[in-house]
This record gives sequence, structure tokens and C-alpha cells, in this order.
Amino acid sequence: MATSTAHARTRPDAAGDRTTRPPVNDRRLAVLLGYSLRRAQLRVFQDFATAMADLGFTPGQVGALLLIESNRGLSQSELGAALGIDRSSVVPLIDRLQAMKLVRRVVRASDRRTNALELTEAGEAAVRRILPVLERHERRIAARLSPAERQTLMDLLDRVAVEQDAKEK
Amino acid sequence: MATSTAHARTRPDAAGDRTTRPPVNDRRLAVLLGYSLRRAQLRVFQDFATAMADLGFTPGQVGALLLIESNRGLSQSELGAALGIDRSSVVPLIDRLQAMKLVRRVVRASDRRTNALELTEAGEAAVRRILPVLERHERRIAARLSPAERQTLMDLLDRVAVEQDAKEK
DNA sequence: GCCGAATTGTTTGATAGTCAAACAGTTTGA
DNA sequence: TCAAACTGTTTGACTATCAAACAATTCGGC
Repeated sequence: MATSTAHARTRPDAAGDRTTRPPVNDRRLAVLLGYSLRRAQLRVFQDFATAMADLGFTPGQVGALLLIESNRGLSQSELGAALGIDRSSVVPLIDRLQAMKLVRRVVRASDRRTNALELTEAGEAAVRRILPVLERHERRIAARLSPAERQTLMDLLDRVAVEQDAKEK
Repeated sequence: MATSTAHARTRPDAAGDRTTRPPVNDRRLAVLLGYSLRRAQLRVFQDFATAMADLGFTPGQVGALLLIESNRGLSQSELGAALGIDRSSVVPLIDRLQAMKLVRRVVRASDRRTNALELTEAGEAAVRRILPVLERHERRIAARLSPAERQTLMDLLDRVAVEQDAKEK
């Protein structure tokens, strides 16, 4: 799958299926929720990543921009927690966005340890450019779902994502 | 989230919420299917990875073992395609499993280019050890779902994972 | 049969993403 | 006042991944 785009097969019939290519047997994995989850997530992420790459952004950068837009003055640690990455990983991420003139690090007088993150004018413009691309992405991946099914899916996923309440047994 | 386990906050009230810590605002992301998907997948994968680590395996190794078990004589390229990784990445994966004496590379007379992958006795024993752990993992992540809901979730996910039929517009 | 094209496994970089640990500056609470 | 905690940062290591090139082997059209 990942290589199919990289390798341009020239032979007419060898591209996908040799006369009778037996598909790989999944039976041990196919019963697992995590298996379906992984495949769906892979496809969605792929679509998301290429859609954002067209705009010149990585998925992480888009997440950061959208979170800063909705949380002006967010600190780098808070951003990292929200993105699920270490705060030391936030540094180069913001470095890059700052070099692109999309994000500012503002020193706040009330607490000189933290950097309050803000979007610049160009950053807000970038978000406005991102939103419609995001909507098209969403329509694309939910193309085979009715609105009700889409809502059901999100509800069930959120239920799965809930942390187990410290019952580790 | 990832850091919450690494950092042991000792201060009683600073652990989760300073008196009124405003939770990070998600509004732009929370409407996206991919967002729910990512969080659920992260939690499931975490559970899976730690469960398998207890057995001494990485997720990739478990996938390889289960696929070889269900497809005796699989080639490395086919395995890579099934796992969604490049065939060059399969090499060290199988190297490791072979060093553990769980997998054999068999040269087939019919095609001396390919390696037919097979489980050893120890490999089959490993699979037998893995299966119940897999079942417990599955029960854990589906704990908040009824059997019907679990089935619905898998069906919807499989529908999302379907490749878009070459309509790239 | 012959020979160019394709396939397979492999090696060798290169890249990206992540964390852990240590640090200095700053704030906080007893 | 001062030890403990928090913040951003740097550095180093590690993992996972791919791309490209290679030799050995097979295949298909002529």
C-alpha cells in the first residue's frame, strides 16, 4: 500500500493481481477492534497528511495552529499536553511556525517562565485557509457514512478512548 | 497524556487542576472524525503494546507471527504488504524473530528469490501464548461497549477504511 | 532458447518523530 | 526565606520508516 504509489509498475497485468493471487489470511487479526481501528486511522491520517501537505503544513503544525487559535496565550507545555507530545518536542515545532511568521512567543509579565503562544496575522490567515480544506477532508473520509452513522461512530470511538479508571487489574 | 505517566507530580492540588484550570479548547478539532479516531487508536495501541511487551514482543513482531501462522510459506514482500510496511523494513523484523528461533526462512525450489516464512515449534508455542493475551486485551478495550455496539463500531470503521475508488477529484 | 524487464531479499544512508535527562531562570508555598 | 516545583531549552539517543542501489533469480515476448 505504501509502496504502491512509489513503484510505478509498468507491466499491464502484474500491477494488482496475478491471475489468482490468494489474499493474505487475516483471521487472527480481523477479529480485533484494534485492527479495524488501525486501518481506518491509517487511511484517514494519510488523507489528512496529504491534504495538509498541499497547503505546506505537517499534521502537527496544523494541530498546533488550530489549538493556538482556539486558546490564545496557551503555553508550550499545555500545547504539548493537548497534542500528546513531550514539551521538549514542542520547541522545534513552534520554532518552525515562528520562522514561518505564523506564531509569536509572547513573554507574559505575570509569569516570565511561560511563553504565551499567539497567532500572527499571517497565522490567522493560515487557519482561514486550513478550515475549508479540513471540511473537504472530513467529507471525503465520511463519504460512505450517513450523518447519523458518522455521529454514532464518533460516540463509540470516544467511549473507547476513555481512560480506564485506575482499575489496572 | 504521554507525559502524565512519566512525570510524577507530587504537589497535591497541582496534579490535574489548579483551582480552575480551563481545559484546552478543542472546538476546531473535536468535530473531526480523525480526531476521535486518533485518540481511540492511541489508547488501544498503548494497551496492546504494553500487553505484548509483557510477553516480550513488539506489536510488529506479534503481527508478523500471527500472519505467518495463518499463511505458512508467506514471502517477506507479501508480509510487508499485509503489515503496511516496506519490504526493506521486513528484513530486520524477520532477522529478530529468526534470532529468537521463532521463524524460519525456507528457500523454495520453485522460486529461489523468495523466502517462504514458517513458524518453528517455538514460534507456534509463542502464538499459543499470545492468543489469550490478545483476548484479554480485546475485552479491556471493548469494556464500555455492548457486543452489538462493538460489532457496529467495527463495521463502521471498515467502511471508513475502504479505499476511495480512484476518484481523486 | 534468448534477453531485457520485472521481482525478491538485502544493504546502506537519510529522515522524521519521539523521549529522557540535564540545565538555568522563575515562581510558589510552607 | 528557601527548598521544591514548573517552564522552556539543549543535547543525545533510539526507533521506525523509506528511498535507492545491488545481485540473484524468474518471466515473457520474440
